[in-house]
Amino acid sequence: MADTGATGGESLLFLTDEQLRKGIEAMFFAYRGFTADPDRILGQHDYGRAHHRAIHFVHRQPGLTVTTLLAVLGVTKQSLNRVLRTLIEDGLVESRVGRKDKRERHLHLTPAGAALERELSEAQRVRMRAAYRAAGPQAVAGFRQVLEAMMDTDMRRHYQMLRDGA
Amino acid sequence: MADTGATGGESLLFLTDEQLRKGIEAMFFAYRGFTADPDRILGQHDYGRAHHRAIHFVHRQPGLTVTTLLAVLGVTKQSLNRVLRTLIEDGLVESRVGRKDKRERHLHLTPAGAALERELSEAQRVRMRAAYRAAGPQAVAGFRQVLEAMMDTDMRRHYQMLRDGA
DNA sequence: ATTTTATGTCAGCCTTGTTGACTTTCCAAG
DNA sequence: CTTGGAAAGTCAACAAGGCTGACATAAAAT
Repeated sequence: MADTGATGGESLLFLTDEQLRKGIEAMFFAYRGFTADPDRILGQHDYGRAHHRAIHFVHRQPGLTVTTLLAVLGVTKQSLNRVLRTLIEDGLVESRVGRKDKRERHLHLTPAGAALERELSEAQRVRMRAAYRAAGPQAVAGFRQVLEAMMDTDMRRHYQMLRDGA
Repeated sequence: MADTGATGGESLLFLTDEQLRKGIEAMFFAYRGFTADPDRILGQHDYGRAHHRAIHFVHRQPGLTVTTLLAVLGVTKQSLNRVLRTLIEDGLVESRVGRKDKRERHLHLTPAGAALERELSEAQRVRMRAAYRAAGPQAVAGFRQVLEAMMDTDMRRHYQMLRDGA
């Protein structure tokens, strides 16, 4: 039981290994809840989590290129391509040749893709909304602060870009 | 920018779809950071994330039974067994027949297992500590509140049991 | 004209999840 | 004491979604 190793009045008890451990376990269990609802819906449509991620970011940034999506998702092009191909074949995503640079493919959701996106994100928002409401605005602000500080620098760049409006 | 501090007037601006979306994306990007450091270490040892999870909870609750671990991890017994078997073969985990109920196997880390656990958890703590420090104690409290509210009921039970001391 | 970039594709491999079937051991209730 | 069910383990087969490496094409940039 350490006492307040205070630096400048700040109690540092929240930095004990014990506190950190609780945060680590909270992340583990919460992430499961976070993905549970979309996963159920995806299962019905014969898709997986990877499809969800692609759909999410195409929705968020309509017209983004494959390279950009690759960077945001942090997977290999072969991995993404497998997912993207099925989404295009199934008519959920449209791939348009770039006007300025014809090598680029700009990705958009079709109406069907947008419909699935809404279904997935609404399910996720329902849980998120309940959690936010239960915890309150102050807690939510802290939640976002800690998560942001936890990101890798590259990922934080992408996050902030989307956060502040693409 | 909205004033989020209200408690009596209760500004509900933090529950907008926009705010929820930011939280969702924060979870996605942060979880990647959360697992990045252990993943690197696991790769060197020829293990995966599943091994990490098993090691973590065996460390947390020494002597827990396979059934309990199964419930905490939320995977099938076949899936867990594959991982557990390699850990036992490699001498990181020990499986002891229950004294009271001889059907049960009680799991413990060997010294080698405990060493890997420390390596993994210390890496994870370093990042967590930095994030906590950057965000401050209030933010950390909020972080934990929101995560807890996000869990499925079953998982919250496990979380709280560990949180309050097994 | 040459090099580089963006994209896509084939092939193969690994981890980690799943279902289903079946066995052994052992506790506990009838 | 018998029997039903629980705890654990195993085999087989399959799928999602990561990965590497090699290679091809079109178009931009130098």
